[in-house]
Amino acid sequence: MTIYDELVARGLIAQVTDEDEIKELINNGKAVFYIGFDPTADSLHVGHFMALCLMKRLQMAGNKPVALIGGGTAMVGDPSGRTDMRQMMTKETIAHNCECFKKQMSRFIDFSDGKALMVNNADWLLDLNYVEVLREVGACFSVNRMLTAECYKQRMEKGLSFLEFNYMIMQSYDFYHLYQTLGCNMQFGGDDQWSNMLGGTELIRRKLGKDAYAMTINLLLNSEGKKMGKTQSGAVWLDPAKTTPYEFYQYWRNVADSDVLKCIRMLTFLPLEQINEMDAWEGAQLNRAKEILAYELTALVHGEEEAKKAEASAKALFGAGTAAEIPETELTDSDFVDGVIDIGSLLVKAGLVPSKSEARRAIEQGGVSADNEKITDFKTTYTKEELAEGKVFKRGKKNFRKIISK
RNA sequence: GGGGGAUUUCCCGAGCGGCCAAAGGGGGCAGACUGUAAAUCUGUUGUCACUGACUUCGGUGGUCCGAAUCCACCAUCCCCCA
Repeated sequence: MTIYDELVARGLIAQVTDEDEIKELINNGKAVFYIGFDPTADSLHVGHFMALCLMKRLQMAGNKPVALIGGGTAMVGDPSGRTDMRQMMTKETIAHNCECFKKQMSRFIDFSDGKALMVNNADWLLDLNYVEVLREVGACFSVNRMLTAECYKQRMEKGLSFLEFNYMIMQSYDFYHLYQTLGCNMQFGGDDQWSNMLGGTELIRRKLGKDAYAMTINLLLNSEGKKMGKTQSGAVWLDPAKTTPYEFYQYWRNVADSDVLKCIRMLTFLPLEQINEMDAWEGAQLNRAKEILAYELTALVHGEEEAKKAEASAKALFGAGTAAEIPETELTDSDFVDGVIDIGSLLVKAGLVPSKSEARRAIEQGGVSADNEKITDFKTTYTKEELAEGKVFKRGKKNFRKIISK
């Protein structure tokens, strides 16, 4: 099976500019392609992970990936898929984020011996001369055309600043630049990047009279059509300090039935034959599929060892396993008042609830337990000795924390 | 530049000068049911010293016994005209 066919089979490909050409290029390892990542946070998240996987798959097929960090474009902000303007980031934040991205990426992609490259568009965008760009590049864009682009449409109602309007031009310029300097002939990106990417191929055609190609991958949407990788408390990060391996595991362990197979197919590196067998699974059997998904992804992102730990913890807490790794919170003397700590403060301290009021509600509704014994009284207190060995506190079914006093 | 409108709790969106911690919906959380799923039903959803108190309705001042509601100024956004 060719790499292109595999991408199709995994449901990754959304749109392509020229299918035959692209097949020819990537199946034969002749593509030098780039994917852009805007450093909008200090860690990559699940959305980026898809793109990284794609890079990896293509790299394994002999193509050369170029990871572009948008240190320059982040100064502008991509309006695609947003209904409001992005908050402007300071140069310092952007630089910091770029560094974080670099570190994380190098864990997934092999950058040794020039097998892959990493560039930062700040290096060429920041020194551009306004009037020169207008004359050289601006002349190639039609505002009328740009306005009909999907990514601007939803902003036509809420308002679009000139700053953001220029994002497409910046991104197009990137492609043009990479084409000339690195021979980069292809760009990949999320489906929401389609118009920005076409801007680049168009620019290359106009300025150089050459063909370059673009391909978008399907965004990871759940069955309700919402982007996956978001939780109530924000994105699911790849940085273990921001989303622990256990939380990461749980996120995938809890995906909806209707989304499991899609996720396995799009995100994991499991062979397609195996995935196709799972296709027939249904009902409670899907639970097994979720375990596989969660394990595979955690292993990819955090390593086998962390994945095993996360899996063991999950099994211990939800099933009847032995106590395994549970996130712990240590209490010190200052947490005890008159030798005791009340349950409300304890839960807040453990991070199981955001406030004491929440703690009270949770208890009143029967959602809190300590070592599997339901707590019914908000006035319950614990002494230092009682917690010396540690107790596992639970809020709801899925939130655990071991509390131990020093 | 001129004219008009808006700004409410996580989001949308009601809100008469006192009965407003503020309707309703969404979302979240908890409980029941389950498969750590979905659907459904129930409860809950500002904080704390919780039958009470305190802090919230873009910002700052003011009127009033009393303001999310009235006035002034400022800020931001939208619409129409240029």
